[in-house]
Amino acid sequence: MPKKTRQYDFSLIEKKWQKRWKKEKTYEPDLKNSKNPFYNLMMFPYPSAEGLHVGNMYAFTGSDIYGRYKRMKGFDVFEPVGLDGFGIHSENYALKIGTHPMKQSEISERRFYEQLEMIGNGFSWDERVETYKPEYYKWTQWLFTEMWRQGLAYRKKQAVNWCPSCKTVLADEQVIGGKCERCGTMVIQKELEQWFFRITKYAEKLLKNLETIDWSEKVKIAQRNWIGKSEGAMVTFKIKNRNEKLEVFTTRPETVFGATYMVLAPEHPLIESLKSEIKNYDEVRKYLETSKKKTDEERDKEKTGIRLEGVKAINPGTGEEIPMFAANHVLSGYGTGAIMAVPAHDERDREFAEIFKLPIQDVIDEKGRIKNSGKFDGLEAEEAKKEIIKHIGGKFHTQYRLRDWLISRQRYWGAPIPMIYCETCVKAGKGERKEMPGWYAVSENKLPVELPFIEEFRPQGHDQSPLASIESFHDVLCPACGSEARRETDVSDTFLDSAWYYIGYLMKHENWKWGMRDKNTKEHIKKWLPVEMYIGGAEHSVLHLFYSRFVAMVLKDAGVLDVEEPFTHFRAHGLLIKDGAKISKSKGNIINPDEYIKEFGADVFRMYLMFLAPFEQGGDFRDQGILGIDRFVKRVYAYFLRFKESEKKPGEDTERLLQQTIKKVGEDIEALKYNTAISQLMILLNALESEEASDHVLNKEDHKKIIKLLAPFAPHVSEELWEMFGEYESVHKAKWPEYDISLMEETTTQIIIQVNGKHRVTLTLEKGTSQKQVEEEAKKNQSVQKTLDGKSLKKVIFIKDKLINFVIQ
RNA sequence: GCCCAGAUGGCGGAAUUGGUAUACGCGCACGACUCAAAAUCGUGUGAGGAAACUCUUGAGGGUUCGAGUCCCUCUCUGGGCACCA
Repeated sequence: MPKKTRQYDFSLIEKKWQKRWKKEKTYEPDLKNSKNPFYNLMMFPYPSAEGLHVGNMYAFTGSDIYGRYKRMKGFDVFEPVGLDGFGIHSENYALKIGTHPMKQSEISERRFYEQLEMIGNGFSWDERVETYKPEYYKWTQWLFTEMWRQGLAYRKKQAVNWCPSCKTVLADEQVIGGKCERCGTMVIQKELEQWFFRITKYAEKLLKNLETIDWSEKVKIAQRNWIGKSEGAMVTFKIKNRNEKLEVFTTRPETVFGATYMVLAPEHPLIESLKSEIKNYDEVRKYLETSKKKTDEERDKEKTGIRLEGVKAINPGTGEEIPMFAANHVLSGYGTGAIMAVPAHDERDREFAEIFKLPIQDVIDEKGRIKNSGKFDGLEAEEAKKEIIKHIGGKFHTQYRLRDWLISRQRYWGAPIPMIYCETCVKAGKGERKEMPGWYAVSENKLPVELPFIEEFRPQGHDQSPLASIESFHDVLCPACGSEARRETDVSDTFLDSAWYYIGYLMKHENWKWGMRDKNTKEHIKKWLPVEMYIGGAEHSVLHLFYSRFVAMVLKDAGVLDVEEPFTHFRAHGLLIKDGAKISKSKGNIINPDEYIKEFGADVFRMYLMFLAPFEQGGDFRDQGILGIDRFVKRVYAYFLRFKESEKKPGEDTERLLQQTIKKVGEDIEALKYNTAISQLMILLNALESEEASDHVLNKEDHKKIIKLLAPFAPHVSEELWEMFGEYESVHKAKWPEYDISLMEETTTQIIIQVNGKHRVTLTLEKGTSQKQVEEEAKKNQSVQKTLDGKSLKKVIFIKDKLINFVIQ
């Protein structure tokens, strides 16, 4: 790390102001009576690693600058923070260092809040929440029971993702490229009964509402792709000599005459029911068994499959008998788990057909018209779609790629799923929901179901949470019949904790006195939601940001929220890079924010992070670069220290530059272009320093404006300067300066003189100079004269106050 | 394979509607201060050329009076999805 270049005592100044802000509750808005609320949210960190990551600080600083700016623009900014401390990530960390998660959470909490204080953000401290506190997870559990009540939580046995290292199931969204989102281990498939949330019910709304919210486009695209809507048709194929049918989903029903074979996923139930018909069943079974064991990656390589000898399907278009196959490239979880294969018009079907030497029937000509399809020949594809579906008795169908959210985890460190299962009720056919006899949700007045302290908290690996071996936890009485019953022992996915934390902050304000449905909570919700600006990482595109939208929609339907979309604006910040790689421990390029803050101060460090590149792009962290900001802050401080009121008048240029700076800094903050806002402040300082030697100087009021412009970026030093300028109320509550257009206007303008589009000279002329005069002036110039000399002038392009271009032969 | 973002000096990056390419900062060089160094301050800094001037925004083509910016083709880098029928 480079060494700082200055002796001004930032540590004293920073501590002084952090203490005073906290004491005076500078950043606590009046949640109840606010007239102009602005909810400025940042993604709360999970305290798993050794401390606050520089990536956290990067994100938080960017969000804080925006919040501070909005506060100065007159909004009551609510900028809360908390800890997302429940879940596998924190538990894995506790396991690694050999501390109990309950103990570790206390240690991490202290450490994180200390660090969060040091970075100098305008946090609303009073409302901080921790997801692992019973008063918080009471409402995580309540949310689960609400899902249950709305018929959105259900249990189902199916092949699910299982991480062998974390020893738990995972949701589809938490499998990144076939690997566990937390530990990077290859995920395998296991057939298990698990709890799911019916997020697919909201698929269309989740998709459609994307058009109504202002989010970083790449996040919207990721969500759109994840939902994966396709329009097509369901088509039924009869099985020859059997009563059975096979339904398939296709996006191209018009090609049904070209379907020359069928393929079933290995898990498809029809294979089992056709068992007696399939002549090579032993062989088939062997194929199914090996393919089920294979991981997705192994399945990837080459197309394999096996013919179901002796069974045939009937093509509903041609009436022809076509062969059937089982193959693992057909996924059981999408559509009906079976396809009609049209090798002439689908690349994958062709590849498979070539391996198995199957016929290829072309049904669309070069002009996109139907052929070889009987009476439909000659129709355009779109029209044929309708006609053919009608003819074969299919029906239009919209299919989504999205699958339900697998919510249970076989781990310890999470919110216990608040459900009870009663065998006695099952026998009697009783239960809260008909389709799930024996299951009861824990009622609100019995929440939270507290997570007990247990010594043996390690994941067990036999498909059950460690809580399954704690009798005192799982032995309960049935809430309906009073017989001995069993509590659910799985915990819920961490992403459920974080899906509603922005409401948690509002509830914490009243110290959890009021429930989610209480009218006092509702008032806060009504006043403060939706979140006006949410800044965070794009890696949460189809995780937290997706789940949160779903949960908000459910809460809207439950009458808790008035809005469907919790975050009207979301901006994804970029990634910090160092030495050409993403910052990570394995790359050995870790940046410890504490060390930099200790050496340079929070103001300098946060300003450097914002200066190195556009915030939404992310940037390249270079140690040496911080010296530039270090010098700048030092020069600012020294300059203001030197300032004395005097009779001197400001220079016109400097006055204009100040107005331009006010305009640019404000606009750049709005656009999150903090790097160019900072450059502009540097340009201004450079000008001010050169003016010191002249007879001109800006007055005190103008200097105060400059302190305000600096305040969002360097909150401590600007507060100190503000006080030095005789102010008592915090600069962060001062009114953002306005710029005066009349002071920005110049009487002269720079006119670019081009010949054939090539820049020759620049002339400074009066604004509004006519084309004729500009031409004359330009022709006086030697360089221009020389190039024009002896050539015939073809054309002159003139743009007033800007440019003249002589086009010559 | 598909989708998204990007490629500009030695480096991080600027550049409104298509109109002075390289703002701001780092680094470097020289100078001042100093016994000296660091820090600080000043000057310079895209390439070639003595200069006039020429060339220069990943490569190639196009549109235009004029292209870093618009269009087409390609290369590379980063990120996401990945047999989704």
